Amino acid sequence: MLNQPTVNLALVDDHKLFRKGLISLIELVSTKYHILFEADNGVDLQQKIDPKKLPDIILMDVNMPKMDGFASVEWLTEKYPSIKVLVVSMVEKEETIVKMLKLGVKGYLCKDVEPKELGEALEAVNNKGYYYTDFITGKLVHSLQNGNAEKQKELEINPINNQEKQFLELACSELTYAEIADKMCLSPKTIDGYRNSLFEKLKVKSRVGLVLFAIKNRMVNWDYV
Amino acid sequence: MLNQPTVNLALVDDHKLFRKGLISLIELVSTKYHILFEADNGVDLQQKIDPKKLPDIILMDVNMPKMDGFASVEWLTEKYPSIKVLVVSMVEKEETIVKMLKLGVKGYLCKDVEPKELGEALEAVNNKGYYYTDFITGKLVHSLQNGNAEKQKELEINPINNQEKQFLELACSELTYAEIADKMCLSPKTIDGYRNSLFEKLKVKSRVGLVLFAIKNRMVNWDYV
DNA sequence: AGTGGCAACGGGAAAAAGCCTATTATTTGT
DNA sequence: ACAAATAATAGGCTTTTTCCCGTTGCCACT
Repeated sequence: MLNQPTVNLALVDDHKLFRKGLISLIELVSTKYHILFEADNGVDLQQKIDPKKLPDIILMDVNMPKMDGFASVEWLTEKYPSIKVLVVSMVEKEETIVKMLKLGVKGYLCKDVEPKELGEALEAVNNKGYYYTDFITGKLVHSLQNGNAEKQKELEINPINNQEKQFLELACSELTYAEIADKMCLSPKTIDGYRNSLFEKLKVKSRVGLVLFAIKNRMVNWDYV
Repeated sequence: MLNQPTVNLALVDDHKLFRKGLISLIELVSTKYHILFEADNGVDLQQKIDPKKLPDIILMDVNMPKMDGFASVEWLTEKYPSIKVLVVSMVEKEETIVKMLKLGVKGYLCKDVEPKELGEALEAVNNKGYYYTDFITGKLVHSLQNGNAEKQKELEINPINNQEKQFLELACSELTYAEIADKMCLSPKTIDGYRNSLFEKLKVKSRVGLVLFAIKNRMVNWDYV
């Protein structure tokens, strides 16, 4: 029997039951994988990661409290670019997938794939360095064709600032703009300005548009979950 | 060694990877559990359930496409009241838990519990018929104290009808009421009426309130996932 | 035939949202 | 120190939303 090298993994997902299940499945797939550590979210990951013993591959969720998948991957590529990230998420939205790919993840799996595919993905990422299925390529191509790139570009040039962010959160409530102005200790006219600039940046036409954007991008933290 | 009786389980969850992981964990906990079948959602459950060989316990997710946990449990208690339902969900919202308990589920687990607790819950539901942790009782008591019961009662007396539902969906967009009226081939004044009656029923004060309600209650089907 | 409920519609008005075009501080770069 | 950029603010105006009250036509019940 060949003595194959161990592949060190880390899991970042806020649901322990899912993590444990995943580990159990990975153990069934092959004995060469070793789970270095698990983390609940990005902050937890930052605390648990050991520079002297880095994982080869990180299985990463997208939606997590405190620090989500996007921020975590951004931090990882900045700090430990050698680590390969494989996203395992329930989100199948094109926007999310494209965003993650742009951040440089090595693969994207949906939580409804067969355990077998998880094994193949790990294998591929480990050997080839990436695992991109037709599913992902399809989403990517579609995204390019339908160019939602403009909104993204607009946001890259003109990112929403903290004030606007705070306003956006308050806009996702039944408060009137006057009341929001009050809460933020600003003139209603300033709020007017925030609204208009956000309309521009987010390419929306109404307050409902703001709310929908905020929710789609998980910028509201009502106990969603 | 005692020959313990087999406990038949069924799993209803839209994420195959989670299901498989769960099965793997259950097998580790005890050999007495046997997985009769898995289903992706309520509709799938209705197709796969066999009246001649019913499961003892069903592990049920809440948010699923086509037919969610609420509808599934409702259908189950109507059709097969003897089956005990144990909810396993990532949702920790009081509203959801209370709603599920009202529907008569035998237990509610969050997806971030230890695998050990899953075993205990299965054990408890199987033997005692229920598994209610302090976490759940706490939510329940809090709900009673803060009486969100009124909105619920209002909705039970005055359920939202199909027209209002359709309007509500359209209201979750950047269309103006005039445009919605157009789409629904009705006078703007009728739309006015729908809005007002929904304001009343849902206890909201603005269009944003409508949107938030619709989203919280998963009444919008933008590719959420 | 009369009564009551109800969904669809209309008039009218106040409040809020949305849209311009400026003006005034406050930073910021050089 | 000075020009440029940016944040906060204002005036004034249109459109949309929100609200209150009244009317009409339809259906069911007795």
